[in-house]
Amino acid sequence: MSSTTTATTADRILDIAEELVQTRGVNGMSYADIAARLGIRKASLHYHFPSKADLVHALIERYARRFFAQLDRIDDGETDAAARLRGYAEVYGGVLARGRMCLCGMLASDYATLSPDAQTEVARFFDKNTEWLSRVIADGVRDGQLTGAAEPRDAAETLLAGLEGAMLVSRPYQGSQRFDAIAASLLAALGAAPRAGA
Amino acid sequence: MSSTTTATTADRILDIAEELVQTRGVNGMSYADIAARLGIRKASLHYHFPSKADLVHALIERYARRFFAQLDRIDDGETDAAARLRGYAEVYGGVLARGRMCLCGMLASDYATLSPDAQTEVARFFDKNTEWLSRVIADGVRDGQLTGAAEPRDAAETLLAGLEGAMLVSRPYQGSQRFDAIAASLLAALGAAPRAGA
DNA sequence: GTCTATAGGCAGATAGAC
DNA sequence: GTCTATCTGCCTATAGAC
Repeated sequence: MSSTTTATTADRILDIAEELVQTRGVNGMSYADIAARLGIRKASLHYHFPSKADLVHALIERYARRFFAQLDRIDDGETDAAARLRGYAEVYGGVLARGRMCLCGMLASDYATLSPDAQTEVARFFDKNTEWLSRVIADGVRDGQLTGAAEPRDAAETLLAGLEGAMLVSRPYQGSQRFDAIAASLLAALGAAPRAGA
Repeated sequence: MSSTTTATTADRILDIAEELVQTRGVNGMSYADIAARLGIRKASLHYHFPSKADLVHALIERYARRFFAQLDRIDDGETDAAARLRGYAEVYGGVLARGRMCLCGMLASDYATLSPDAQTEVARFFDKNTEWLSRVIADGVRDGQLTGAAEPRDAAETLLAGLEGAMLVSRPYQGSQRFDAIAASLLAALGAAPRAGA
């Protein structure tokens, strides 16, 4: 599936910065943290990302690109609306399972301290999520498979908020039982409930 | 309702720090910010709250005390489970209407950077919320007023996560239409839907 | 591309005068 | 209680050698 090409330094910086932002927030992450973990000097980081704003911008761009690529893959692999919603929830679950918060959820909490550009990019991430979910839910309602009484758009915003909030409130607890239970409830409200054991 | 007693300096520090944490996060708030807004020097703040950990501790303690006092007032004023849940959602809506995130929701995102004590206090805030909601939902189910198919505890965690997430994802947008629509959907899923126009 | 060295500012925190 | 003055450390960022 993926080649064994060695990651570039820029990629490795992004990997570390991403983990730090997802666990500590933008204002809890520093060039010093990254440099220490990567084993190079702070100054060298500025060669790849001159300013912290540049780094955050690259972080959002890469995260969004990969995230929406996953949604494309869900669209390709599944026609069933309920299964696609379950796949969506599993993307979030996978992030939490690695001990992280959604990057853009984290940035939403740091919103007031972001550059105007980054603010726009975070809002756009949520907008595109809502659009994808609205489309899937509308498909399911048309088929008669989903039973949400609400407008697809309201249902989409509710699912997005519920999953972001589930990640947030699950942070103080170990494991993902809490998240899984909430995700199951949210999906059940749309008539997309997973099997009892899953 | 309230006396006109002048607020103490400690209270005014907490007021400003609370707003800063709710809008910028713990790591986006500094003693310098507070001092500038209050019109005193940084050093004077340390007389009231020797360390930042002390300040954060006091912030959580006061916020939780006031928050649960509001829930007590809801219990006193309403016996109707659906109305109590709507009252709960309105508490969150009131916070967002002032342009803020729930203090403990914000601290949940900064969780990894908090002192062990503060971590415990944030977790306890969520636990007590879940207990209150579980109790109200169980009451409503017993009465036959609420129609949640799920366990009261799952429904409680889902509502809590949904409202916290709704505040989070609403931050990039002005106004509270988004939050209100999500809150209405979450309540509707429990059979506690507000009137269409409210 | 990575290094050393350093700038300039802000962080939380303390001592001691008033 | 609030002040001035100061400390130490960390922050982002730059200059210039290698």
